[in-house]
Amino acid sequence: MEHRIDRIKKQLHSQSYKLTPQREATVRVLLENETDHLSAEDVYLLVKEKAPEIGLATVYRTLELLSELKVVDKINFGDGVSRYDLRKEGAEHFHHHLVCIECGSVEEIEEDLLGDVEKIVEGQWGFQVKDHRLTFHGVCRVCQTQAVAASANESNS
Amino acid sequence: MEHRIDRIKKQLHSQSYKLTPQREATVRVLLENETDHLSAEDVYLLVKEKAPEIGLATVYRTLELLSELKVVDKINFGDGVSRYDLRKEGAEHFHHHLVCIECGSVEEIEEDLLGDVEKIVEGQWGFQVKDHRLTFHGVCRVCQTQAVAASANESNS
DNA sequence: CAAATTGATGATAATCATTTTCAGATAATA
DNA sequence: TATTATCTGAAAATGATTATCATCAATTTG
Repeated sequence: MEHRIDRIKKQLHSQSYKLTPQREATVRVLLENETDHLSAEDVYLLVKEKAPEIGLATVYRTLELLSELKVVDKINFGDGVSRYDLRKEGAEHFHHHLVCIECGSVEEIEEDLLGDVEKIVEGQWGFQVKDHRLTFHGVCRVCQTQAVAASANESNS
Repeated sequence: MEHRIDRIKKQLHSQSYKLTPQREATVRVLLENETDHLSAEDVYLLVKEKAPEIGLATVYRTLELLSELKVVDKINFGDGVSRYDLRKEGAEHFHHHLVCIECGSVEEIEEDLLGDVEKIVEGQWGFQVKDHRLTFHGVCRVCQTQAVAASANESNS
């Protein structure tokens, strides 16, 4: 963890930004909740526990900055809020989401699903791919079993 | 075009919704601007040309309704606005976007890039895929050639 | 070291997209 | 026709995000 903070610190310095206490606190919250797809509000409330004097605007500014530095991905699942995910190191292209249309859960998968597909896009459309966003919408395992249980109940009644 | 409006009309009726004049005007705008990724505001302004009395709230309500009926896709490119794309018939799973990080242009491609990938997701994660959203971020053909031209200029000076 | 500059912060106000409210229209049904 | 449900426009309300601004801290300059 300290290692990753150090790296982010260097990345900030290289663009003459500083890792202020507020920024560090924000990054720590992101590191401690890596799989949670936090909104700015979420991050704000969590940071406040450790650093109560921080302002919401600072959290927004920090998240925006980290997003520009490609330290976090700013993503959007269609509810009205942006969510911020710390990028896994070296996993820029293996980060996809499974959004359940029943319960709204979001599972994250790390897998190179699109290596070949990107080559096709580059070849066929001459579009130089730097990044992609892939989200599947469907029914998660839990909701599938619940649906089975529900229909079983129905036929009993 | 009339054919597609008829189909949407039937789809609405099957759920006891009506194709009111306002809704029809909205659908026509979407049909006439199929490749444009219009925001609600965009649609509103275009509809107003033909039906000046329409209200913005009605446009939002109509787009939301069409989105629930899967007639349009509500998509999000990360700027603060939702955009609405009429679904091509039978092309539910072949609709992807190439977003240029230089000029912001959005190209649409119709191609079944993910048939196999969906099977992998279903098999490996037990997630029942109903739909997906795939967006590539990178540099479009135009911006690539401009970048080449710019660096040529630089070495001349 | 003191003064001046710069960047960062917190509080608050402003903005902007979207939703909700509500009273009045419109169409469907009994 | 009376009744009911649906739909509408205008305006207000909401909620996320951004801008403003005075202050603070760190850094540079003299």
